[in-house]
This record gives sequence, C-alpha cells and structure tokens, in this order.
Amino acid sequence: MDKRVTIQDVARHAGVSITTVSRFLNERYDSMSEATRGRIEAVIKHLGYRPNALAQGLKGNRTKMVAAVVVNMSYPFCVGFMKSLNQTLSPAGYHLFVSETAGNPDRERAIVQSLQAQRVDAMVLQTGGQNNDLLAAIAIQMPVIFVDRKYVVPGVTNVITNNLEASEQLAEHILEQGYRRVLYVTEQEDGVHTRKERLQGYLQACHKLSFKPWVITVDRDQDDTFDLVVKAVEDGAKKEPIAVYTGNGLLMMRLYPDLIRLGFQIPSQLGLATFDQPDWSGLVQPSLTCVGQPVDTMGALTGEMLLQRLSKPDETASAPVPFDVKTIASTLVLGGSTRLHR
Amino acid sequence: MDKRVTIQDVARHAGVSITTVSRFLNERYDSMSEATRGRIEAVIKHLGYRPNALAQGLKGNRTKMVAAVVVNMSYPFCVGFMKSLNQTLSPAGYHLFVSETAGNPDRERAIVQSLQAQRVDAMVLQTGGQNNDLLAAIAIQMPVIFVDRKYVVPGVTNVITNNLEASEQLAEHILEQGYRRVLYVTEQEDGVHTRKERLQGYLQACHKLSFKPWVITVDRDQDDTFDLVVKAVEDGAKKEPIAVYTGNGLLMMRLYPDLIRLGFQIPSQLGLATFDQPDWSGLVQPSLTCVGQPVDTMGALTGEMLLQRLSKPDETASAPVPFDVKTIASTLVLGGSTRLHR
DNA sequence: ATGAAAGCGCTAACAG
DNA sequence: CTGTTAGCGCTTTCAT
Repeated sequence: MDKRVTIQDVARHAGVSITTVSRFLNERYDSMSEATRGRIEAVIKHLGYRPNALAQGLKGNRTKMVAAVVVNMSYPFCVGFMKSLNQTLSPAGYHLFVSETAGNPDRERAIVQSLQAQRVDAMVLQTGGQNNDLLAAIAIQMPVIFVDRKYVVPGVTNVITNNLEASEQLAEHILEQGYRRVLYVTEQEDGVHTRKERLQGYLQACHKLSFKPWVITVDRDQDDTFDLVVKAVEDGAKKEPIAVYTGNGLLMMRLYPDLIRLGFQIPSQLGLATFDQPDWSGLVQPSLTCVGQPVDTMGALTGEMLLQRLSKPDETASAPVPFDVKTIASTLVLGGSTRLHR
Repeated sequence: MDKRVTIQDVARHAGVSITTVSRFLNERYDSMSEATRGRIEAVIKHLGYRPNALAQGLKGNRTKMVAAVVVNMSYPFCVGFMKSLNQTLSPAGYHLFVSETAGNPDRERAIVQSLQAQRVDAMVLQTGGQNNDLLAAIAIQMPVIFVDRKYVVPGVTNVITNNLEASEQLAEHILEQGYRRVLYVTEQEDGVHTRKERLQGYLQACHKLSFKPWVITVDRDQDDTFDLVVKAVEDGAKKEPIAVYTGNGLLMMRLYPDLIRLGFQIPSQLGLATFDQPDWSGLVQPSLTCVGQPVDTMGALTGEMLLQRLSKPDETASAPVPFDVKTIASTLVLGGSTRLHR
C-alpha cells in the first residue's frame, strides 16, 4: 500500500498551513486569496487527494452514512424499497449501507450494534421486534425508522402499508366473483404484523360475506407443507370452483408451478391471487390478481423524513418524536386469474 | 442528541486508564487481572458503550467496509450477486456498502471517490470502463475487483461468465430445433463486453450453421424501438416458424407480453429464449429456455478473493496482481419455449 | 488572509 | 498488570 496523501501533504506542496487547506475543503473561499485557492486546488488535483472521511466524521460527528437493515436483500420488497430510498438519499450526499438479518434476532442485534459503532447517521430497519430495547436507546442518538413493521418504540417512526384493508379488499373481490371457497395460504405469524393483518383482512372478508374461513399455514423451508396445499386444492377444485390467495408473493411463486400442474382451468375452476405484486404477475396467462405495495413511495417517504431530521441537528433530542406511523395505501391489481364468469 | 459514551467514560467509571479499556476491547485479557476485566465488562454493558469505529479506523487504517458499485441494484444479476457477496463477507465482519451508478460515468466517478474518502477496505464494481485511470490508482491502495465487466486494468481482477460460449450454445440450440430464422434482440453495445460477446456468440452460431443473422437493437428507454421488434415478429412468424432470442432477461420481460399478444403458438410458430434466467422463466407456459448465470458462485468467489487479499496486509503493494480474469461457466436451461417438433 | 494549537476517540509503543 | 504519551487526519477557535 502506498502512503495515502493527507491534508499535510497538500499543505506542504502548496506552501500553506493545513488550516488553510481545511478552509479550502470546506469552501470558505472568502477568507482566502485567489492565488492560494488556485494553488491548493492544483495541488489537490495533482496529488489526487481525497479528504479522509473517517477523520472528518470523528471530528464533526456526521458520517453521511445511512444504514438499511432488511430481512433478505433479495426479496422484491426490499429491493424496490432500498432502490428508492437510495435514490432520495444519494443526491443529498448520503451513502446507503445494507445489511441483512435473515430474520435472526441475534444477528440483527449484532448488526445494529456494529452500525452504531460505525457511527451511521441514521438507521432504517425491517426489524423482527426483539431488539426494541436497543433500538429505543439508539433512537435517542439518531433518526430510526421501521419499515414494513409496526412496533411501538418511542422516537421511532413506522412506515407501513394498509395491509388489513388491502387484504380484506382483495379477499372480498375474490369471494364476490363466486368462488365457493377461498383458501388463504400464509406463514407462521411470528409477531410480524403484516402476516397478522393480511390474515385478519381475509378473515374479515369471510365474515362479512358469510364464508367459512379456510387457512393453511406453510413454512418456506419445508417443502412438504406446500404439498398439503396442493393436495387440498386438488381435492377441492375438482368439486367446485375455488380460489387460492397467498399472503405474499414468494408463496405464490413457490406454489404456482405446482398448482398449474394440477391442470385446472384458470380462472374458471381455480382462481389465483396473491398479496404483493411480483414482477411476473403480468407475464403469466391469465395475469395474476394481486396487491401492489407502493415500495417506491415508501422508500422516498422514508428518505425524505430522514433527510429532514438529519438537516436539523439535535432535533432528535429536543423534540423526540414520541411515536409515529405513516401508512401508505396499496393498490388492488385485478388480473384475469380471478375473473370467474358465473 | 445525548453525548455518546466514549472509552474515556468507561475508563473513568471503571477506575482504570483508557489503555486498559483499549486492551479489553482488543481482547488482550492475558495482561489484565480478572477483577479489572470483570469491572470493565460490567461498566461497558451498563453504559451501553460501543467503540467508535471511525476512531479505530483512523488509527488502524482498516474500516471493515467493502463497497459494491453496481449499475442498478434492482437488476436480478446485481441482487443475486450482492446477496451472495454479502453472505461471504459478513461472517468475516465486513460490511457491504452498496451504490448505484445508473450507468452514468460521472456518477460512477463521484461514487468511487467518495468511497475512497470513506476509506472502504475494498471495492467491487460493475463499471462502465470510463474511470479506469482512477480505478487503477485505487487498485494500488486496496483490492479492486470488476464483476460482469472485462477491462484490462493493472491490479484489478475480473470476475465474469463465459458469455460468448454460452450465447453461441443457446443460439445453436435454437437453430437446431428447426426454426427458419432466429431474431436476436440486443441493446446498444456501449463498450459493455457482455453485450458484445453475447451478440458474437449468436453470430458465430449463425455462421456455423449457415443461417443469415437477424439482429434488432432496442433501447429500453424508448418504447417504439420495441414496437419494431413486435412488428418484425408478427410479419415473420405468420410465414414460417421463427424464434426470438433476447440478449438479457430484462429485454425478454419487456417484450414477452407483447409477443404473447400476437397470438402465435409457442413454441411451434414462435420460439422464445433469453440470456439470463429470470425468476419467472419456470412459471410461464411453456417454460422459457434461457441461460442461467451463476451469480451465487460469482459473489462467493469475489468475496473469497477479497477476504484472502484483505487478510494479508500490504500484499497489494508487494505483489500487485498485474491482471487477472476469472471466468465462470453459465448453464443452458432448456425450456418448452423452444421445443419445436419438426 | 493565514497559522498555531487543541482536541475528536482510539491504539500502540514504551515505561514502570 | 497498568499507566503515560504520542499520534491517526481533520476541524475549529483564537491569534496575528
């Protein structure tokens, strides 16, 4: 490794003190002669000097880094959200730091502590909710936002979508089509409010339209749990038109080929719908009815809230947001997969 | 913002010097009494102290941060690659820093410089190739790896897949099925070797099997360029069985609905295939013939190479890798979309 | 218009 | 076993 060029080197080459170079770096040109300014500029370019952000951060207590902690960075939700968040943060000079927890609370804790040590300026997390004590303490030091998760933690803002209403709306739509039964496929709740509320939305729709709920819980790590769903659908659809509504896009992706293989006519014998809007929902035939979550809006909103709080220093301490929830509406996307003609 | 607790505070509360605390932090327990160790440990937990990584980095010159600079973080290739890279880096205590260039050279340059200032320990880039001067200079200071891009820059390792061979193989497969013509759809080359080599693979296959090449170049930002493709397919497929082979998965995703809408029988009247393996390739009917790039392997390999170089300090200067290319083989995935029965 | 000097929080000789 | 001291690269009063 060659020695990295420092402010010292620049000062020496330009024949000025490091203070003056520092002034130049911070664009305080008013207190500097044209000549000096030009000289420093030239030296910096010539030496390829870049101020050490670590040293700057150590002094100024701002690193221009924002951390996003998600469950799985390849989930469509996370991908879309991070991209949009990054797009609003980036122009303001903030860098995004991405980590994934894989849903492991200990791992999440370790990541958060590491991020804290890294002195990021803010954190955005899709948390599991088991480290709220730690996060509450951190929320005193910097802006913290929960995304896609709802937990009451003082000082933390939650950015979520209207899972319950959207799910109820979708379930109602399917039931109104005339399917005799609608199977709801979900995963173990595990304290994740999205799963709970989507299920609840389905249940409410059933209750409202006087249908008997039909729910199967699967585990994405266990293939045989999906076999049960396929079997249930096979038995059910041969008697009467039924529909399958999955609680998230990954479940439908996993289930889709198996369900198609059963050979039922979609949508006349078997209706299909899912929460989330997979990128392939418009590619299959018939297109898939689904609920599109506004990940772009969520990312942008989160980014803007962050920027605003970051712009007014010490706001965190002086006006600690007690607790706050921003709910953004999802969109029902009607596809051919539930268009049952009675 | 409340004052953040520092090593000073810990030392004071524990009644020892900061040196001793520092020793504790660096696990040099041998030179420390049981009592002291226990006391420090308790104080740290009580105060919720986290060593300031900035200060540590400023001193030790290692930040445990690795940067990944990609064109678009929502592209399937990038998503898969980053995830796998992160999974190999993370256990070693490295954090991943993600940025996107949107293919803009100036933006890429700005990002790289900022990353350099941030003192990341290494960089992985899907570069556009316009900043190779800067990157060559950086490669002297830290490990730099190009992914999915091939440029000769001293000290930089390239991790790529066998685009040419895989493309030729796929094109040959399609032609051998008996399609009378195969339309290759690509984007402006713009110095991106993957586009160039995939096209070349197609051309070689045509030459080898004595077919006349048929290529249309589209622009994903201009819808009308796709209209031309659709029109060409419509005119062609009504006369004889033809196939469409797109140079990447995004193009096929964009084109697919339009092509299906034409109403030709797939694969008997119209064959379909693409480079890349979209997650939906197995969901559509018939399933899509494609080329799967081993993004996981690429990410893991990249991560391992990085870790190895990072583990031996000053290796960079003493044994500057002159130039190096790692090529990983892709897999041809035969689907029903090109199964033409003559 | 410019510089000297005091840290920011931490590590690492070098003494005890 | 533990403390003293000198920086790492930069910003920021306070002088001049």
